[in-house]
Amino acid sequence: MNITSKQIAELCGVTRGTVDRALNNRPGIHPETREKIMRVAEELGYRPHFLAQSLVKGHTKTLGIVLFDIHNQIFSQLFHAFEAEARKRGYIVYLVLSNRDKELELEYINNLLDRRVDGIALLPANDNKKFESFLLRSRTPIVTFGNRLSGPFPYIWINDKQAICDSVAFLASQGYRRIIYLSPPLMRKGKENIYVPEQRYQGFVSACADIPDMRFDVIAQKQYLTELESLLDHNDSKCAILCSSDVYALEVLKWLKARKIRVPEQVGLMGFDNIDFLTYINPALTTVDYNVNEIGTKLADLLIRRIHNDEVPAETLIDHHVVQGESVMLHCD
Amino acid sequence: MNITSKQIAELCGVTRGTVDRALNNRPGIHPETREKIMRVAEELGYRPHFLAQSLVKGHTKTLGIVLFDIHNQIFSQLFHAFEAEARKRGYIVYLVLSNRDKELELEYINNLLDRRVDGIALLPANDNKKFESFLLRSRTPIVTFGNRLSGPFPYIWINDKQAICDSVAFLASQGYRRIIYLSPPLMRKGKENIYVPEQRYQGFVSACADIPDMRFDVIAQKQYLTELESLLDHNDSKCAILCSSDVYALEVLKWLKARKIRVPEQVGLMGFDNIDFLTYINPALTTVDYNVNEIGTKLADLLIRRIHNDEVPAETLIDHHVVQGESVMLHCD
DNA sequence: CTGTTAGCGCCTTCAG
DNA sequence: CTGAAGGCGCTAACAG
Repeated sequence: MNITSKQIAELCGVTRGTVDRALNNRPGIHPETREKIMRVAEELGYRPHFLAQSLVKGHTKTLGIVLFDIHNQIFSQLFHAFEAEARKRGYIVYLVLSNRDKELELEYINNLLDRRVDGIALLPANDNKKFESFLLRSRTPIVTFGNRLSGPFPYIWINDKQAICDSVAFLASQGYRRIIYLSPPLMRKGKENIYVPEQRYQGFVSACADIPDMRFDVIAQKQYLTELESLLDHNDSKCAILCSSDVYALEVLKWLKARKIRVPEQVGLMGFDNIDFLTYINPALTTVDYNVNEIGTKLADLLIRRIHNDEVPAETLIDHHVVQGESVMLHCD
Repeated sequence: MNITSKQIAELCGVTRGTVDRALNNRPGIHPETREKIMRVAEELGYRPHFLAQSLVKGHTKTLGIVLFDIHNQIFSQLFHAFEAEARKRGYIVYLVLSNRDKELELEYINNLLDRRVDGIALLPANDNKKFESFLLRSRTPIVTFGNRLSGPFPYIWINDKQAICDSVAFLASQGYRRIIYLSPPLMRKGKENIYVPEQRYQGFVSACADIPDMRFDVIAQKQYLTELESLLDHNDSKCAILCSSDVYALEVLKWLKARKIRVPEQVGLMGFDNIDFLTYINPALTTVDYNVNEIGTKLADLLIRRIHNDEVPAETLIDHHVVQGESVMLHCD
């Protein structure tokens, strides 16, 4: 059904070797034969069989990217940038969603490996040694992001610890003296890879400890709103809720609104990620911004450079900064 | 570097044919030899070479999906469902983003075809005959969604025309007597495939025409807020802005808020799609809901069935209904 | 400058 | 029950 180089060879009265020389314009072929072959190939709409090519060349010009899901907009933004960069460099990408399922993640990575992807961009849910040595044994270039492994896998993200420290410092500078840190992913401690949540948590605790009269709590469970209810003092305007990502902050904001608790008058609120959708939210959420497009682009770049056996830094950290919205206020006293 | 069936054959002192019989448990092999081969394969962590397999079997267990982009949440939701269903059925998917660029779309489809994907789920930006015959000639199963082609390509989406009719009817039932329909994609008429925007537009015009004293306008340009500014009468509470998708409605809402024009007191507002994020928006947007997860799942199902040469309906339309939020109000007079 | 040969890794028919 | 041989479509090294 599909035209092959063999057929072109027959039509041109030459052999496949010659056809190959013409098609991949390699030296050692008479200009005229080349012309003829090219013309015939063109007319017949010849397209090389990618799989056959890959089989012999040993590469597929394919990247795999493993994400938890794509509901959190930060990841769809990241993917968009990743995909665009990959395309510019001649790669097409498999997007697989692990749904934070460790088994599924493993299954998917195996599948990608079977398909001989040239490299994998991985947001890991697994974290044990067995997993890491499995990845290493695959001898396939891997770059991680958004969660770290302990082994020698390049990593790109932001300095999460510092970012939360900055957030706490910012809240303190506005006069807040109590912070409730809300990070449900922490509940998965010991079960899944929660490197980034842990980093943020550590940043939070250490930053708070450095501020003399700062009181703080941590919510790390699925029923976070229930716990928030019991923790929140409606009459302490110097209390702020700091969320480990915008999606939680949005849930909290919705919950607060339903309870007619005013932000920032009665309680301060901060998110993390500065996803595009925040632009439609009132009051404007104070959050931590970083250039996720840059992460996506560099992620692809790092991976492709690793594929080409270029040296890449073990760690690439993108800048971040607190963007002030209307969900926190300055306390003058 | 990677263990092959040939090596297993040598180690077991048999030939590749026999190894194949064991591995793909086919008949005609002595139980003991099978046992042995399986054990060795297991120990060596043998994994068949997917490309080689595909090359000879003629299928890749791979699907391609072409989207404009993934910023509109409706498409990330759709992808999630599509990916999940594909995985359950043993397929992995290439996600490519055309950015509504017709050239790029073509390039991508060619690329997917070169890679011998078993089928393509397509949200087409192109629409001319040449494009369609190109797709047909590829002899690759294709299912379209979110925009239609004229040829015999199965299509799944909703009844857009009816959905907008329902929206207009709903607004009319609430007492609105002027509707500004905002659909920037219409400006691409004649340049790109705008089947769905066109359907909605037609639904809008015909529905309005059926209501005696209804006045209506249409905004179909990039600078839609500028035009809205000139069209909007701040003192006509019976005027509603009907947007062709939630993302525009959100932009409009933001713009109205900045101008201190109250919704729904001074103007009504409706969106379309009911993306998940709306849950965080105030006032709650009135919009058209449909089960996009179902579309994603069925899209994969249809495509896979077409791949298996099963008959599939030329058109699959998912239910929709208007969900009332707080962005429109009832006019009693 | 061109043809021949071998091979990528797997599957499948045909003998034995 | 097993081996031998040919082929999927393309590349590459070696002769001529």
